[in-house]
Amino acid sequence: MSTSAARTESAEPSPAVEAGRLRGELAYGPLRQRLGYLLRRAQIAVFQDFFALFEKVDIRPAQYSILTIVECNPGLSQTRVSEALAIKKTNLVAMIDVLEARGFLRRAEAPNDRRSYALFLTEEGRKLMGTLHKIAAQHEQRIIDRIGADAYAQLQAPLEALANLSAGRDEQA
Amino acid sequence: MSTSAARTESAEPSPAVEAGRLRGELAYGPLRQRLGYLLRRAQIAVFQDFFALFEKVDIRPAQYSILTIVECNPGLSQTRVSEALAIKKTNLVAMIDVLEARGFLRRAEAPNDRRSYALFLTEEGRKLMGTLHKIAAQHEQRIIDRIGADAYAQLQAPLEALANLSAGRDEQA
DNA sequence: TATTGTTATACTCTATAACTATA
DNA sequence: TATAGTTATAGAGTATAACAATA
Repeated sequence: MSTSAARTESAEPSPAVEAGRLRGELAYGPLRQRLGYLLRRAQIAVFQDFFALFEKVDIRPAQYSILTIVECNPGLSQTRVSEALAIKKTNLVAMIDVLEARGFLRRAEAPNDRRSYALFLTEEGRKLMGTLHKIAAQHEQRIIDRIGADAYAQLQAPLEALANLSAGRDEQA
Repeated sequence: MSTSAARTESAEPSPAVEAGRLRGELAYGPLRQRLGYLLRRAQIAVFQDFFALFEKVDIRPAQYSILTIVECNPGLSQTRVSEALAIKKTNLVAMIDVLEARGFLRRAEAPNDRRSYALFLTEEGRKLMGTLHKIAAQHEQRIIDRIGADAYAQLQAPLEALANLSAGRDEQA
């Protein structure tokens, strides 16, 4: 009732947690098991490794995904890229600007629609992608080495299932 | 050589992908299998559901985590909260301000250190936590219902392993 | 009328430097 | 000297409204 504040219906004070608290550790309550919390922390850790490896080429995750999607689908329009990556087309403009200014891709005229651009990698962009895919593979391997191949393999299917939950819902138009 | 742009060492053009392209679908190259990309999309999907459920109480993920950690560790200082949740203490200030202004927690004097605060939930804050934990459980159950209990169970251990990769490295002081 | 790319804008999150008051 | 909380500030990421050119 008036003890201090820690009591709720669904939070388990649990012997283990109490022991931790006595040793000066923190109690996280239901937090540690929550999927959203786990996903956030896992993503931060993985992105930290990504940043560390891609720092020397000055490429960020979003830039790598844009370049890859254009590499695999030459001539794509900005709107289609924005839909594919769930980036708002309005936010994509500046990102494309940067990649174009750095000489990795170019906005070419679209053959049948004078409103839109057809995006292509430049020669320099294609050369860059060779490097980027190598770094990405290295990044992936480092994760596998650290959490184990079985843990890594176990992640793929459930994460895809989660990702597909919002698959049809974000028409990024 | 001069075909178009899609060829790289690690990207597999693969029959399935080519077939997809012919049907007007997009090729994602190595992207779809990358852990970082999967994590990001999974996290977006899960957070979308979180937002949908917590909208009526106007609570965001970070706010829920702060309130929970204070609930489970009454009297915690801001620095300790920031370390526990990997939020920079400098960014935590405004978040605590909001939660205090909304009447969910209070900055009390720390008994042995006049520089720091001891954080406690208010009566209203404790009442709110009952609601929040119920919504959180509902949120969790919805995810389980949609991806299956086995897929959900499979995620826990590997995600924790990933999260722990940066465990010791972010002293958020 | 609808769509493509665009600008302007705003809000959140994150990150760094520098201050104050205590320790 | 070091630490707790704070301010100011800047950069990403993300969101909406509105516009010109074109379909």
